[in-house]
Amino acid sequence: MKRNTHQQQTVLDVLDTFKGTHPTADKIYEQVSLYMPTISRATVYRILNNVAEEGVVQRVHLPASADRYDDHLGHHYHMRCNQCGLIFDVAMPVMESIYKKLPATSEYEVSGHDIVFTGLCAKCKASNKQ
Amino acid sequence: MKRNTHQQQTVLDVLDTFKGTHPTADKIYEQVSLYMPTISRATVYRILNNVAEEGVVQRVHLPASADRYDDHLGHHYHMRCNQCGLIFDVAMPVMESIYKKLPATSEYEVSGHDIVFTGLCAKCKASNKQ
DNA sequence: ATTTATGCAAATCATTTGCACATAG
DNA sequence: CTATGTGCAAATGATTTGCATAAAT
Repeated sequence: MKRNTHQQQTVLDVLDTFKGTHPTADKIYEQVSLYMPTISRATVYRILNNVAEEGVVQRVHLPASADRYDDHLGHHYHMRCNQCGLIFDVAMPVMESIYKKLPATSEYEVSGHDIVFTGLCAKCKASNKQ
Repeated sequence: MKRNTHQQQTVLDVLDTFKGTHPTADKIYEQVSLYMPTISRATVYRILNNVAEEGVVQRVHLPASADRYDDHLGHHYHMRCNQCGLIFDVAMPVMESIYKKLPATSEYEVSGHDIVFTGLCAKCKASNKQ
């Protein structure tokens, strides 16, 4: 059975402070190290894998960059700002019916999809207008 | 100005034999090496970057695996079979209007998106029924 | 002749893994 | 106790890069 270790608890606690910010494993590691200087990067990666496996957080793969961890578990997508690199949530209810819109003759079977939008976040779009 | 080297031509030729198969850079390198055993992996990667830059092929980022090169330049998406790993094209005309379906109040600006579907390819789906 | 391209090896970046040791239950 | 978790360092996989040399124009 799984054990309740000090490092696990610290990672969970730190994860909590990152709510909504889509941190990378390394960002989390950095922060955890402040509280627990002896923790190893491997342990943080392992714990993050575990909590993602358990469904506590969602691991988000981004094209051509490090994975992120997202505490928002609902059905949504992600967008990366081309200018500042911000990763943020995009609510896309229309996407929920995406499977139904696949050609009816499909012989294959879609069970999931990874989507990442790129463009400009609100801040960058606004700053460009000035 | 760009030069017309033997290695570039060989990569282009090999790329041609891979039409529709979404090869990784390494698969291409392997094949090219058969014709040109002294070519270096770095050169193949560099040439592929160049041709993708020029729009001759499309570089496709997949979540948690190596990039692919796709000679199909039209508007389409990709799907990976969970069972056999096959990467194949998915025509999704409905997706072309995806930007219009973003919330009208969006303050951000979408200029592109990366999407990869996962599930079962036709072959694997069929083989599961037996 | 000059400049771009190549080969090699090393570097990088994100992440995982083997293994001996620590520790939670 | 004893199995699971951790730390470390090394391994991995994909890709890029610095640099001296080769080759295309």
